[in-house]
Amino acid sequence: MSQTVWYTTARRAKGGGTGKRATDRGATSAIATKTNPIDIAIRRIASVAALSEREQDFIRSLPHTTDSRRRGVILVTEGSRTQSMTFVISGWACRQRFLPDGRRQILGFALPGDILDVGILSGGTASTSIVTITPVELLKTPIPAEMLRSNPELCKTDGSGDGSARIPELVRLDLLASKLELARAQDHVLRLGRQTAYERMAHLLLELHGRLGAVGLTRGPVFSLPLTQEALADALGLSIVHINRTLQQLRADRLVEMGAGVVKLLDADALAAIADFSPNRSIRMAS
Amino acid sequence: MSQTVWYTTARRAKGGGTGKRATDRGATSAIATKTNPIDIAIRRIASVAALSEREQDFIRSLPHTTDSRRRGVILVTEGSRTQSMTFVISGWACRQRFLPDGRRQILGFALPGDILDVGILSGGTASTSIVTITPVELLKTPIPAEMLRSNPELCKTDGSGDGSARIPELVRLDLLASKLELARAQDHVLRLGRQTAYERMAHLLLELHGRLGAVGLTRGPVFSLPLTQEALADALGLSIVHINRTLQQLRADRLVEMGAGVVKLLDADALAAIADFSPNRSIRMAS
DNA sequence: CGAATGCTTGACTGCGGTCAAACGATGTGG
DNA sequence: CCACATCGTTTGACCGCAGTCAAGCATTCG
Repeated sequence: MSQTVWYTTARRAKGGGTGKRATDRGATSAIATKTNPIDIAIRRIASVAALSEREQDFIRSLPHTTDSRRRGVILVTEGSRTQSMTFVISGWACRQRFLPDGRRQILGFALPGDILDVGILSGGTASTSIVTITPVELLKTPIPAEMLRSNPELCKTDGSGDGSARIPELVRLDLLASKLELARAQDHVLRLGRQTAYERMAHLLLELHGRLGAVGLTRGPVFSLPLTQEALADALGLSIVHINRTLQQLRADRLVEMGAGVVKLLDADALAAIADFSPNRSIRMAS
Repeated sequence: MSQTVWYTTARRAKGGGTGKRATDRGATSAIATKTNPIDIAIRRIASVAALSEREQDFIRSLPHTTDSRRRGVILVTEGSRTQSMTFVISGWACRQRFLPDGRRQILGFALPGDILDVGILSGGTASTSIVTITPVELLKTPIPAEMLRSNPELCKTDGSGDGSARIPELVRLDLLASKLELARAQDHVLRLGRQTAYERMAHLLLELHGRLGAVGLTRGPVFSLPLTQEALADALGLSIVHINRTLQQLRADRLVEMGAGVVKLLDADALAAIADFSPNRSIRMAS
């Protein structure tokens, strides 16, 4: 069940609708009742950086295809190259790496609205593998070499904004996503290096709540968390047993409620104080 | 002493030269005897990504000023904005963050050739503070908004390469640096999350050796390491005492020799096996 | 020369890991 | 529809890696 709660929510408009809704869907295009998938990416980015109308339109105008994957599937293999830029539309994935003896570290999570292959426009290879944690819907847009080759005009815009607007939209997007990913990785380093299990867990829950909230996937302090305790352990650098005990402690302290893949933050302020959490540290992009 | 070894080395050509050298310096420009400072940055980047002649020339042609700072000085404050892109020419600095109770985590090191304010072209603020560990020479080049505004042509190039060459050099540089920084942060997460003290230390020493080697600051397996055990502790998420014991263990195992701020890797292969180290994981940029 | 800084060592502690077993929920095939 | 296997969670007992506390050294520097 824990794996499907988010999914049910995400699909509600589609699978669980009333008869009336279904009729609506038939009458207009799917886009009318369901938001354009790419909007979730725009929303995510806009939550952190100022996107001009022009930029939003540009992103919407990108040619793209959607695609879905089961849970437990490898989306990206460390060291591989990609020819397209991929957004997560729904579902969870994680970046991870293994040590030769099997120890796993989850480096971060890819949530709806996130770009999977960050930094791709610089031309390199993937720095981590990415694996789905739940079923996932992806949006791919063919990109760098290809698009730019066929349309060199993409390299210049007449942006009249703050100069950075002159940077081609797609590149700016990649740059933004890279920076966000870096800031999150740095948060993660601090968590693992200098925080206790209790603090780490509080910090991670707040991060996920904030990120999901930015794309409308929370209901107040409640959000679904399709992670096993094993995944939490591998993310926070702890053992499963200790994760279990840490969660019990947080519950006992009346800071969170958890169950069936759903989390409720009972006292976000207290959690933030414990974890020294400040939302989107660093990333005040708008100028 | 440990703080000055690197410095002596870096300055050797300038301060410790013979009378004859001094004459040479007088006769030609400083650039003739001393490599152009910006070349170290080019060398660093080229060690990891293919840079065309055109790109290298572009970087060299950037207007720039040099600047030096003492050790223990703040170069960048978390949350601040910068109008210039800054390269480290010599010396060490570190990205760090504090918890309210004083615990410190070093998120990474900035070595000669590195870009300090990674991701700056995306327009945001600094995600960490940066502090000098030794005296440092910097090279600043006025940038994003400013340059692009005054010279929109920078946004298009006729690059005939792999498409990514069409991306304006400066932006590509920033993108590359961001990706490198991200890959290193991810390495760091794995270290802190799933490796033992012994493994972490081996991994860090190999990383630093590799990065210094890329800019010619090693002599075979030897390099100078101007870090106190306290700094190592804050980087690796350990206590000073444990750092000390871990180093002793590495010495006892005949894997490294250390002293007076100088490190010698006695068995890099064994260290790599212990730490699961692969140089520049992820970053095969050249196509 | 004393003061400061950094390194080293020993004794003790504790956070978090390991091992092991039991329990609940889910799911699959006969 | 139940038997059984699987997966994830929970709990208890014990252990060990790394932290803390404290003191003693070695260098450097004003």
